[in-house]
Amino acid sequence: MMQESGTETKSNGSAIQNGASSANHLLECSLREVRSNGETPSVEVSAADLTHLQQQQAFQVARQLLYQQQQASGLKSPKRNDKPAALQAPVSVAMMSPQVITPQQMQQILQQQVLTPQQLQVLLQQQQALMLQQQQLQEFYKKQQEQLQLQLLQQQHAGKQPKEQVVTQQLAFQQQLLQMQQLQQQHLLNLQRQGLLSIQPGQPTLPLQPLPQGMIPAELQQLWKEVTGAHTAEETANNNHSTLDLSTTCVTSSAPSKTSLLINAHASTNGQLSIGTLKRESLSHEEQTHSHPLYGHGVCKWPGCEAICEDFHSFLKHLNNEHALDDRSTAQCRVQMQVVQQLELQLSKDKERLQAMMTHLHVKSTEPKATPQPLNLVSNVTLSKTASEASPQSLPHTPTTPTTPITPVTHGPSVITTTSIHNVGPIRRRYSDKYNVPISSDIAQNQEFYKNAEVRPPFTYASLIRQAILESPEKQLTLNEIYNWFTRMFAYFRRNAATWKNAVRHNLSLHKCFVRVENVKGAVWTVDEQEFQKRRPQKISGNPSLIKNIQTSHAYCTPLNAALQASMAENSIPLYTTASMGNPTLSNLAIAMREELNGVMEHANSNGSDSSPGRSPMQALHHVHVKEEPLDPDENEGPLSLVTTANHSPDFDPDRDYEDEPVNEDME
DNA sequence: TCTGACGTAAACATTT
DNA sequence: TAAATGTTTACGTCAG
Repeated sequence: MMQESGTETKSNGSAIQNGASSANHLLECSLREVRSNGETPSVEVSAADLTHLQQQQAFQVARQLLYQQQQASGLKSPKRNDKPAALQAPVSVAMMSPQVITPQQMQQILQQQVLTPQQLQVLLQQQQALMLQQQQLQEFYKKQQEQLQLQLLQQQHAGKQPKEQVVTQQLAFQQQLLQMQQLQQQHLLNLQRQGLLSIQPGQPTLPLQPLPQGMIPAELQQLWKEVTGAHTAEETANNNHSTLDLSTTCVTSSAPSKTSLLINAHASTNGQLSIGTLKRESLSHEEQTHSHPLYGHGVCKWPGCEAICEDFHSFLKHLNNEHALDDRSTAQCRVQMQVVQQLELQLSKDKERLQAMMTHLHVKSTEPKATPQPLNLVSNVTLSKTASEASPQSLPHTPTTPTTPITPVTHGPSVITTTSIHNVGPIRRRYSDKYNVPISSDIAQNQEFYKNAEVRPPFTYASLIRQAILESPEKQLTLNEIYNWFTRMFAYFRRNAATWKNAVRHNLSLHKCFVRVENVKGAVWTVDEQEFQKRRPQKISGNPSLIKNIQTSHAYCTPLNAALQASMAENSIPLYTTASMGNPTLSNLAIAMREELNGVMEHANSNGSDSSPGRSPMQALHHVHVKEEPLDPDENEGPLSLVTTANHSPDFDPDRDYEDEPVNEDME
């Protein structure tokens, strides 16, 4: 087999003078070899097959050029037998036994060649033209490969094509291959004419001259790689008597070792695998198994490269060819190192900035915590409370407009802390209405998200039930309607129905705020807002300043948004853009505020309260809040409300629960 | 450590 | 009678 290859090289070199015709001949031989396998030509000719055919032909062309050079060169051409064994061996061995000579050895051999000053001059003069040609050639190759790939896919997907059609398509492939081969060979001839391919006799490997300072043209490297790679292909083909088996090298092409290539090629051949299927599987397999930092989405990610590589094998080839170890690559690597350093520097600066911001806002830093506290407004309340205790003036206590108090929206840890996004399971602490979370606005603004993502809404059952009832036109719902609201509004409640329905019933019965009313169509549930508000100021009522600060810190923010983002992050859900799901935290703050105000007014009106018409919403809120505290005699003492009121700005009462507190509370 | 809110589960009664 | 609805109790977790 190996001897066969050698003799073939000799015969080809002597018999074929014209490169183009030789390429055609080689291609035809290859295809004949395919047909001579005794089997019907497989429909599933993969792109890898074509690629390897191309490589093989490139190798053949190189050898032909070598012999042409040998015959025409005026350089001293010692007899092949006169060459030292070390130099002679690669000639035959490299072509026939790729596992014997490695690319490194090949490069060493290449480096042993001496470039004459004349050749160097020619090189320097024509290098620019060469690069241009190289680009053109590469573009053409890409186009041709794309076309081939396209046709291949079409062929693969046409499962029941008649054989005539298959043959026709294969002929088309051959023609395209010929086209590519001709161009390739033409380019090689150009190189030769330009002195870039000064093939010295006795060194029939591609005479790539190592240029000083890493000036080896990429094309020459590619040619060299192709030659060495084609050895494998040729060897495999020869060993298996089937060029289609070349595709098997593609299957295992991820392995850099040529030996492994061969071994796998043999194994695959023996396995009688369908090439097309193999190809498809290999592609997906490669894409799944080969994760290279420099390869993604079929594109080489080498800085400034972005070359399209159809598969991992192509990428590896491209990587080896285009980004070999030379000065250019080294320089690019240095640049990339600087980029990384700059990014790291920027990151550290931003970290410092974040730390300073959080320090300024008296929020606990992103120090790692043992227990994640994400999506948890309660923990944020705690943080805010601590902060307010430390420095109450650090938080805007008296915002004058709804849009100004954006500053306290820095519940950084909820969003930023990595430890805060691991709470996947049931969330114990929910954003109860007592924490001033505008549930209605949040649900409305994140409606799509809740409907689509199975994220548990960070509200208590009671809050959700209340919201469902309040959203109804008549402020009353049957149990089944409440169920429907849950499932309609939240994807989370579309499963485990028994559990959450039981919880809903439990809450309806447990909380006094939910009143069951006998209706003509059955029992409906309504919300007793007074009772509901009684639940509100619970433990933290003992410290009015805390109440104020806490509610201030939360009156304008929607930690739910942070929770949502955290949930989305932890669930790998694409973050909804502001446009798609809204950003209640910042941009829609005023809207949320307005909504809350409207809700308050609505409650007031519905309950027959006489919120003074001349009073601004803020004043109304303030008024409501002042009157609110005594409404809870169980938990709030009279002086408490006074103190709370005294600490509040007359313009705006930030600790007002806009969502929950009806205005009528102070009208009793 | 205690306490209350909350979630969950379950048993049971009542209604449809 | 079954299912839905409603009530109650118990228990665990969490955070104040």
